Amino acid sequence: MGIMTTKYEPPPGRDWSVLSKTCPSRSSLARIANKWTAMVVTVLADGPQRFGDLRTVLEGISGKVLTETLRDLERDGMLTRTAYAEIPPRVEYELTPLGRTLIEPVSVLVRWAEQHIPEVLAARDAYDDR
Amino acid sequence: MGIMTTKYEPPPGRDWSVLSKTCPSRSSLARIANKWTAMVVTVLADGPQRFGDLRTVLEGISGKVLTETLRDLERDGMLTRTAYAEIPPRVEYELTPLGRTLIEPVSVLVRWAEQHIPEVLAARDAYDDR
DNA sequence: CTCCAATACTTACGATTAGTGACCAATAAC
DNA sequence: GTTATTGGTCACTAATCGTAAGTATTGGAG
Repeated sequence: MGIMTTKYEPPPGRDWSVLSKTCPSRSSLARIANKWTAMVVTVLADGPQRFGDLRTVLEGISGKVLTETLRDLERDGMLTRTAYAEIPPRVEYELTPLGRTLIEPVSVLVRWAEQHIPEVLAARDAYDDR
Repeated sequence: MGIMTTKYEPPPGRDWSVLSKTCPSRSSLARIANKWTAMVVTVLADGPQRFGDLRTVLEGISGKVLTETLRDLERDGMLTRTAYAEIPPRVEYELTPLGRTLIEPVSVLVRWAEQHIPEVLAARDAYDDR
């Protein structure tokens, strides 16, 4: 356990809520409500992937940002990192059971973004023309 | 219409996907996969709210960031801003029909964050202790 | 032996964004 | 005149994002 063990209980009288500044779910929300996280989970939903493959399929992500995203997701227990002692190195990332429970929430969000392109772009045009 | 009217069609042979660097859904995903956006949508799901009330209930958000978040959501057609010519001023924000379609995706994400607090915190402790 | 390729990172740096605290405008109540 | 109220803006600092270059390892080409 860490030096300071965190209590998992809400303040008396009410449940935890992301609206509460001190609720641990806030940092979780910040982690999962993130475009790269959503994209990584989307790709890993199909099975384990190597670092380089992730980088290729997540068009536009840099190595540094991908590394950081994966590390944070690993820390929060959403994926595992497996390094094989080969040359050149091979590292595989795979969703944990906890990470797999994220597939549905994330896919709902991604589907929304993909399905509402026309409305959003039209709204933007209208706003910018005022 | 804007000076440059955007085409809403995917490249030939494949559908739009958030994984594509040039897909418009990417900017939408970046907008909605955001903690403040998720929290604003959560609160406005219950009906229109004034700026100050939003600021109070979204514990910890600064005025500047709330203004920016609301402006961006307004631009993307997800909410409306109504200013009443009173002293002191009163401004109300309300989800549009498009914005209301976001309630479900966002609430799924928020629920995930609130329900998986113990697993995430335990994973973090374990990771930090290695 | 030297040079290069391959992979998964690091590191240094500049750019972008988030967040803070002070200030403003208008008026009604005191 | 002074104060309180509300929804901002502005200037500034801190944090984060993203880019380009470098590192380590070793098998293979020449």
